[in-house]
Amino acid sequence: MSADITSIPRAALHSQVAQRLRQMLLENRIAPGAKLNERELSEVLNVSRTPLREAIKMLASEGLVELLPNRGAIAVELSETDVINTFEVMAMLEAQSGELAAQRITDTELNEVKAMHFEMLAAYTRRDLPAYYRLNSAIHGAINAATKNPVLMSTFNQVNARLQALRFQSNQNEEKWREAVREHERMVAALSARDPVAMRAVMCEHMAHKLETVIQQLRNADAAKHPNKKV
Amino acid sequence: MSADITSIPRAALHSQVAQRLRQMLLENRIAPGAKLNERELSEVLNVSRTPLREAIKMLASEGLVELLPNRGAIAVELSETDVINTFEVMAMLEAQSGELAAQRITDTELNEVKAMHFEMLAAYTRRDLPAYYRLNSAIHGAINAATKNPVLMSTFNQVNARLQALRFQSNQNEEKWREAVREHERMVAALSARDPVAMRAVMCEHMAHKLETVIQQLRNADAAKHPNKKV
DNA sequence: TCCCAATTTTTTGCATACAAAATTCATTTG
DNA sequence: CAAATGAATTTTGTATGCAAAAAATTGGGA
Repeated sequence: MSADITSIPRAALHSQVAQRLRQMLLENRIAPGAKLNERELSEVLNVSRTPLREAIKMLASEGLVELLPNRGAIAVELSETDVINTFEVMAMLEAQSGELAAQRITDTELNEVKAMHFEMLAAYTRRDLPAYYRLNSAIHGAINAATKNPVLMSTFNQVNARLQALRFQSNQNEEKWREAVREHERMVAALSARDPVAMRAVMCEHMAHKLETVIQQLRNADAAKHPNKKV
Repeated sequence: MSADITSIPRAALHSQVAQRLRQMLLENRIAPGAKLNERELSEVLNVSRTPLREAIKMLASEGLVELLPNRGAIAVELSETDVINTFEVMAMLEAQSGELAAQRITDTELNEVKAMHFEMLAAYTRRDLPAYYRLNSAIHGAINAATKNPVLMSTFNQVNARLQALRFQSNQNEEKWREAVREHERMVAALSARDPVAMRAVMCEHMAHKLETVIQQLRNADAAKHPNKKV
């Protein structure tokens, strides 16, 4: 066989566009609340408006953009209440995911989680935030995969996607960071012990703390935007 | 004012089409596994292929159809494993929803649930299955709404949508039906008592029983389709 | 008869064209 | 000068056209 040119027929244009738009939203290259101008985006992405519009419709169903009748689409902007509500669902999914993972994780999967955990400790020690986020996300993904429930995984990913954009603007607080790492230690321990109850408990705590952190960041960002408040 | 012609500007075509397709899938007018022929559907629905394709992309993101590259879309066909996995997620969402509802439901909302519950008892007494389903669904929706968490509601609805098509082919088993009604009694009691723990417990049981029922139906339907098994 | 290849037909995927709605901008008027 | 009005422009929404891929059909051979 020659190269992979034939074996990988390159995904359909609308899928590629959807993926690129997701990335742009995640990286805040399209700001929350910003309008998605079809002509503009079709020029940037070098596609016609047809596959672009199909991609936008997909993102709308994923909850990443909001459709305004006859006025196109805007990137979703999460209010504090939205964030709290989303976390409430995420916490439930993480808790259940952790509980099931503790029951179903294989030795191979557990080992990989442990390995990634050490890599994450390295990133933490170096205060390498991007690497830390990447590994953190990979670990949570691996725990999810260990549930062997694709529906749970896809639901998780879909809800999580809405929150990802928040992380990009986040500067971790040292104390919270240390706390998060400690919780991850406990997760690995609970998984190793195959203890679903402990795992659920850790996940709940972890998510509660993460919510605190995110809300704090949100308020700081908001305060920075509106400096007309009393000191 | 005249009619609602002006006040309701009639949703965009792609939204209407998406809604009609959802209905067709729900009612099994498009069978699981069946191909969605674009030309054919655009003639039936009297729209061009453009809004139709946009609607199909939305349904794909909702998990109701599956996109096959260069081969269009097919209605999702749930294997027994898929059903079990979906129920695992649904049970978690229902449990959490019930727990939160017990904490947050207002007196007005509770009253409406009670009223619908009595209507459902009427439908049960008459063995009016369609009315029973409609009220059952409305009650679960009201419980969900009582959580005051739109993210939970939309996540719930999205996962639930995939299962709705299964119900249409279902002939309720008398014993299971009685059991379901008893569980609904307990839900109303738990909600009235504002008892989140009891509510969670009932919901978990309820979902477990519902899964049993659906699996049984699935197997019966399968057996009917493949009569080449040994007696 | 069955299987396989080549051609025709259908279907999907993307680009473009056109109509309707919304936005912008200039002009007018109070 | 501000507000309002109306034309010009932009933008969205839908239909249509065209190319490429997949499916169906036909014809030929073993």
